[in-house]
Amino acid sequence: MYGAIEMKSREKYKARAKIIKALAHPSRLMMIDSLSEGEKCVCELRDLVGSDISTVSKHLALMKEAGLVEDRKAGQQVYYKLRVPCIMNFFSCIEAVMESKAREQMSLVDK
Amino acid sequence: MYGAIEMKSREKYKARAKIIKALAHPSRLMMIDSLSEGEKCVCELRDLVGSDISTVSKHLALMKEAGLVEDRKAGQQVYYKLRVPCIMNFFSCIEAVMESKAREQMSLVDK
DNA sequence: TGGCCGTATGGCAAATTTACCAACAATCCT
DNA sequence: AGGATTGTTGGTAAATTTGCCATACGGCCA
Repeated sequence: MYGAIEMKSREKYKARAKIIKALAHPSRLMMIDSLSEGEKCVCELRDLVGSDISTVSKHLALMKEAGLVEDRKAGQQVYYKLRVPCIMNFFSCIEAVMESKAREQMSLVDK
Repeated sequence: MYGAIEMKSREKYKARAKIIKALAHPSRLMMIDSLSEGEKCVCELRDLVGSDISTVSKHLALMKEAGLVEDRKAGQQVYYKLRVPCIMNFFSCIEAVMESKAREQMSLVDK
């Protein structure tokens, strides 16, 4: 019985990790930041990150698969938007980590 | 001038991505969850995740380098603890993404 | 209909990540 | 000092991720 619970727990963390991985790339973070302003078409996002459009498309597919974004086709274009706005709360904490790290570096210099 | 700003922005996202990557692994998420209860020694974390201790040590080194955790040596043991508690806020949003995704799946079935 | 435009997908090479084993370092205990 | 315990580091093979090219697909317009 314990094995089953253990397994379940491991699966839970794996599922969480998948979502976090979908955030863990500079281009994808850039796109998410941009999408927080509202939906954008693929070509706009390509201009933003400056990669090949096939690369951008794959980043978006990955985020969609993770549940971070959803898409909507309109004519020849595909628009993407954020699915769960709370994602944006991440960034303030990330900044806090960076500041905390910076202060640590400072204190090492001061010694 | 624009080039410099662009560069800076890219660096910023890269720095953020590094921190998020440090979270993006099932074992590391498991450890962070555990560390939210208080500091733990490496051997406790190894028992938790069930990997070789060298593997666990490397996961911890990576999280330390990212600024997520800090360590403290006491006798033969090394204790790790969370550096920035707000990390725990991540999880509620991650759950929200998972629920949102689940509801989407449901609605597809219903059709 | 034929051709263009905006995206997606298959394929592949390069880069990165991960996990284990071995070897080493530091601390404790006898 | 010698041995046991706890962690870290180097090395390496396997797995995963990334990015581009070429190609395919679907909608629009002449």
